[in-house]
Amino acid sequence: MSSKKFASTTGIVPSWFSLQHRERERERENNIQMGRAPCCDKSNVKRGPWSPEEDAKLKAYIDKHGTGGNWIALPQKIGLKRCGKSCRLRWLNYLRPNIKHGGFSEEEDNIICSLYISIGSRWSIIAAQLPGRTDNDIKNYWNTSLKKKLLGRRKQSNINRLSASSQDPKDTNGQEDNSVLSNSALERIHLYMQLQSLQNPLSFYNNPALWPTLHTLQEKIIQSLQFLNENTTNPLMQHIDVPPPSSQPGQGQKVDFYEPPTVALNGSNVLESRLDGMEQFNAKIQPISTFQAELDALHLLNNETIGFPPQEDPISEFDCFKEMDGSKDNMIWWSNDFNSKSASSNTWDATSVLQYQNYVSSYNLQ
DNA sequence: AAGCGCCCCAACCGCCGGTCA
DNA sequence: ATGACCGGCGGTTGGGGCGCT
Repeated sequence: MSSKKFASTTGIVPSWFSLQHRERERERENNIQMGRAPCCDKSNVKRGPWSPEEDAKLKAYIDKHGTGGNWIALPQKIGLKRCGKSCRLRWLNYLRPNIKHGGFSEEEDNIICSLYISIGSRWSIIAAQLPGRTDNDIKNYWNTSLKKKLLGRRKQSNINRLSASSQDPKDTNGQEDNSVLSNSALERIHLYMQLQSLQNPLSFYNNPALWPTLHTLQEKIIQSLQFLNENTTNPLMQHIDVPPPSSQPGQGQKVDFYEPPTVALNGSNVLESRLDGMEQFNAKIQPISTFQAELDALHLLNNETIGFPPQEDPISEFDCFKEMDGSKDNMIWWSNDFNSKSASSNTWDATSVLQYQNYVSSYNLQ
């Protein structure tokens, strides 16, 4: 069990209890005086790892009385010198019954991967699809293991480089740029591109026969996109001339537009059985336009083409799949599923339509 | 054996949205 | 309508473990 460190640790004063944290705390207290109310009396609560005694106290009380609907008041009731938030976290992530730690299955990997690509780092939503898993666990697992499995170390370094440059809040003119890409979006772009490339040359994206029937609006949008680039017939992977602000026609930079993989969510066998609560799911997630906006921002921010450097063989980049148990078959399951299913269903969901609406409006097509 | 650096993950933080007075 | 309070969330931190040199 991976709780070895903190769960069994007693009496060790962690760093966040000392020096730097005290200074930060003082700063925070100053801020609090300017307005924001504290969630608890920081000077009077214990912080750091939980002792077995504290765990026992908390567990015993909640087993008997429940949380009582008020985490803030709970620690005082049971004589714990802890912040209510800390109690809640300890309970949800560690003490709660039926919590699983570590040992993620391949199926869980697939679900996490699909959902991450589709909705990003909405860990609570992802955790809701994996019984016994906490958002914190999944987040940690993603950040420490799964991401590396999927992206590979080499790719990861590329992403870091790319995100480092794109996250520079000042452009070359020293002007602020608010449309900074999130690491999450970059990771999702890379993940998606890797999976997409595996489909070549007979992929859904390169095979018009597999494209679904479009609504009138969708057709219109596609036509608009094709108008922008007559050399490309695949609406899901456009090469678009993006005119720089106040530029002359024809001076735009050529970029690749990759369709975000939201639709894959609906095509997954595994997910279909698990996403019964999609109403609440959809109600909670932001429209995919966030992701689209980030993609668009990437196009506008970077002169470089999104994707693998031309000198790199895309397939050779997939050493990350060799790290997966079995083969890369393990990871292309969902995209294959999507391809066949979306082709057979002949429909696009509302999100897909929205993506194109956002896309078109973002480029202000006339 | 010792030093170093990377990895893992529990626990923290600030922010945000919902609720209620 | 407004502000306080609270729960929930995603991002970040850093100690300890562990493998490599």
